[in-house]
Amino acid sequence: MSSQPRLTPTSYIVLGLVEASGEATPYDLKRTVAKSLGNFWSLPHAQLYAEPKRLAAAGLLEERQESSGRRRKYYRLTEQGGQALSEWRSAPTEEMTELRDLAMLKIFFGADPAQMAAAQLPARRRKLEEYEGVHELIAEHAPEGSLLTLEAGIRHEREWVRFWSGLAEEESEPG
Amino acid sequence: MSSQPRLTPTSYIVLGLVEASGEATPYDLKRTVAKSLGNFWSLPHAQLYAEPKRLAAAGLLEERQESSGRRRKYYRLTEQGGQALSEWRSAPTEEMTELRDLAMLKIFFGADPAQMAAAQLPARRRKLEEYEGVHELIAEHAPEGSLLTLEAGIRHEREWVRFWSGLAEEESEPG
DNA sequence: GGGTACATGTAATCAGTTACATGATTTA
DNA sequence: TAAATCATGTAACTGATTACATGTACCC
Repeated sequence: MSSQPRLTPTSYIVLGLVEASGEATPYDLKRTVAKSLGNFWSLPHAQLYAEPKRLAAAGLLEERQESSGRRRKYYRLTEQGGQALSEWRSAPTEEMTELRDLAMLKIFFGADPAQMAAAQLPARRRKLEEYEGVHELIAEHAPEGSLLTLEAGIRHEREWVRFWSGLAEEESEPG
Repeated sequence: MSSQPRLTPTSYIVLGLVEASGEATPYDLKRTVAKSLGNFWSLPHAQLYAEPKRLAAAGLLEERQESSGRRRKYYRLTEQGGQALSEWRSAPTEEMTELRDLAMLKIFFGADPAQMAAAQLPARRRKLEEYEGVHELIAEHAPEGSLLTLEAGIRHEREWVRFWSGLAEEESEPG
C-alpha cells in the first residue's frame, strides 16, 4: 500500500510528462524532455528509468511490460498519481531559484570579467537565437505553459546578453 | 600523495572562501556564505564540514586542529590548493545554467499563470528590494567580483518582476 | 541556574550522475 | 554484412541533503 517516498521535482516532471502522453516508456519521456523541457530543466536519461520505477512502487504510476520483443515498460498515471500531480501543480510557490551560474561564481572569486564575457557572450547569443527560432515555430500551436516557459527563458537570455555585453571589452572598429 | 577526487563547484567555493580568509573554520565559512555568496549559490552547512575534509585529504587544504577547548578545525590553502583554484578561476567557461525555476515548472505543466504570479511577485519584489539595499550599502568598498554578482542578481530579479507582473491579474481600481 | 540560542560536528540516507552493457535498426 | 547509431536498460558511486547529537555561551 505504498508509503509515500519523497516527491522531488524530478518526480513531478515524470508525472507531468506521463499525464501528457497518456502512456509512455522511459524512452518516450527522454525524447520529450529533449525536445521541450530539457532546455530549462534537463535530466540524465537514467533518471527517466529510475524515477518511474520509484513512482510505480509508490502507487503513483502503473507499470505494464511488453511480454515479447523489446519488453518495453509502459507507464500511466494512477488515480493517486493524478491527484498528487494536480495538488502539486495548483499549489502556488514562493520558492525562488538561485542563479547558480558557474561563470558568475568565477567572477565572484575574482576572475576577469572581460575574459569571462568573451566566452559567455557568443554562447548566450547562440542560445537566444535558438530559443527565438523555436518560439517562432511553435507560437501558434504550442500549449500556453510551454510557450510561457520559453518566453521566460528568452527574457533571461536577453538579460544575460546585455549583462555580458556590458562587461565585454569593446572591439574597436577597424578603419 | 593525494589522488585528485572530482572537484565540484562546492569544492571551489570552499577553496575560494578559504583563500579570502587566509584561514577559516567551517563555521567561519558558513557565516561568510550566509552573508555574501548564499544568495546566489547556497550550501547546507554540513557540506562546509565535509568538503574541507575531502580537500584536505586531497592535499588542497591543510588542516589544523585546536588542541583544547572547542577543538576547532582550521583550514588554509596549500600551494596545490591555490594552484587548483587559480586554474579553475581563470578558465573561461561557456557553461550556461538552466533556469530550473519551480514556479515555471508548474506553469509548464499547466498551472494557472495568474495564480502563480500572485505568489511569486511579492516574493520577487521583496528579494529585489533586499538586493538593492545591500548594493547601496556595499557599492563603495566591496570587491568587484561580489558587486558584479550582486548586480547580475538584481537584473534577473527585475526581469522576474517584469515577467510575473505581465501575468498577474490586473487589480481593477476600486471606484 | 535553567532555558534558549549559537557553535560545531558526525551519521545515515538518497537522489543524481556516470559508467557499463546489450539488443535492434539503419546505412554504407 | 559490417559499422554505426538508436533504443533500452542496470549497476555502482558519491555528492548533497536531512537528521541527529552535544558542547558552550548568553539571558532571564
